[in-house]
Amino acid sequence: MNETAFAEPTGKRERTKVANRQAILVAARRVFAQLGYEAATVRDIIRGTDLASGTFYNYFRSKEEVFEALADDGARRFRPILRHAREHASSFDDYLLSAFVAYFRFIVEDHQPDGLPIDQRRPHVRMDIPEMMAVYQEVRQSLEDAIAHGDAPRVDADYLACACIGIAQEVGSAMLRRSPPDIDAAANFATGLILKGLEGAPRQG
Amino acid sequence: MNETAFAEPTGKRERTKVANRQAILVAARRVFAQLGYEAATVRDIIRGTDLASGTFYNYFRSKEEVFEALADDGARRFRPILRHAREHASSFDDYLLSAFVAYFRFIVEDHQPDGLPIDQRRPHVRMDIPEMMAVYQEVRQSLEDAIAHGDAPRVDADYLACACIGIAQEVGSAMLRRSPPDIDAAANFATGLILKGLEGAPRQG
DNA sequence: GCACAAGAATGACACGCCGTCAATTTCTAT
DNA sequence: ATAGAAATTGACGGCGTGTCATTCTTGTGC
Repeated sequence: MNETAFAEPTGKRERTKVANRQAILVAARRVFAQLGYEAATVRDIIRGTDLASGTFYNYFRSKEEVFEALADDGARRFRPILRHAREHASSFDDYLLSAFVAYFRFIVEDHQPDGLPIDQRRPHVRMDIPEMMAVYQEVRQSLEDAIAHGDAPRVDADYLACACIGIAQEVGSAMLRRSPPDIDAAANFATGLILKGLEGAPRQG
Repeated sequence: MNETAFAEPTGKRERTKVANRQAILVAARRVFAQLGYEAATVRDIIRGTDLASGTFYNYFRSKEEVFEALADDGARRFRPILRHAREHASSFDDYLLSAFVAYFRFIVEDHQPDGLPIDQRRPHVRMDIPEMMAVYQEVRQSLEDAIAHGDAPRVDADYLACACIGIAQEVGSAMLRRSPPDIDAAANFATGLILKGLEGAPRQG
């Protein structure tokens, strides 16, 4: 019966479930972009699909949860990029630069007309989203590794990771306010600030 | 009639208006701290006073607006501290350090049991609040002055201000998660990062 | 003192959104 | 073909919001 031993799109049941969930996510993304998070209602979202209001709650518990799912998807797309940057970087400097470039590219994409509302009401980085937490952990791990290998000085890795994220958020936000946004300039600024900031601090042998 | 030529608390009318507004703000602060912003309702707030539900709307247009008024008050308290730091600093380094210390002290105070809910759902710095915007402008102005006087290298003052704010937010947040929060350690970390980050960049004559 | 106008407080009410649930439809397996 | 499981539907109860006609309070002119 199972044609493909471990594939997922089996019966019609499963297929429509996947399709419906996707439809809700797509509609939600558009509605959030148009109305903003606060003003958007669950009904607005479901009206963008051919489903009934009650059906929404078969897929998500609340408006909050769809938003998190969208943000989660974002973080999930971003993580492999970050990992790739780490594994292919020729140096710590190189890693930092490509990580910042990756993040800034990412938020520029998500800032498109159909993207999530990146405004002052919703912070870019939401540490309460599991996937986002994972991104933070990954950054922190990279920094700890760099410190252990002597590529970076021995500073508080937790604070440093937070500082990187803070810089990424705020400088990224400022970059988006400029037109056109210059990703390389912003990334160079951020990387330079951190790298110089670490110079002179004591290192591991 | 006016004993004090230019004082404000004149008739009973005016006095109760001021008192009611204050009562609402006090109750709101407590309710927000207890329930969090999302869960709190206007009714919860008004129940903390001896006023009727409709009266709330004589003073604020919405829950959002009371919150902003509270945050605004916070920023208004913070600004003179920042200015004092700038005017009394012996050097740029000194200014940065005292500014970070002031900010971290500030959020530690506001994180008390009856303080505003500082969590992941509400960013610390809300750039859409006029007073907060003023704080940002002030930071930026200080940095521009420092650059013009040759105390800081010639970098993008806007990005640098954003980076400072981002670092303050995220490192501050991380500091609050530790117990006990070490304000000086966090401030030293932040200051060191920025100062070293600026070393070596070209300066104004 | 008194009456009257302006201003503020009150709380009942209409509205809109949320999340649930019994009834119904759609799918799957035998 | 049919029974049973799973998903969908939309009407409904509950709740929070913001308004508004009414009532109460304050300030003013006589």
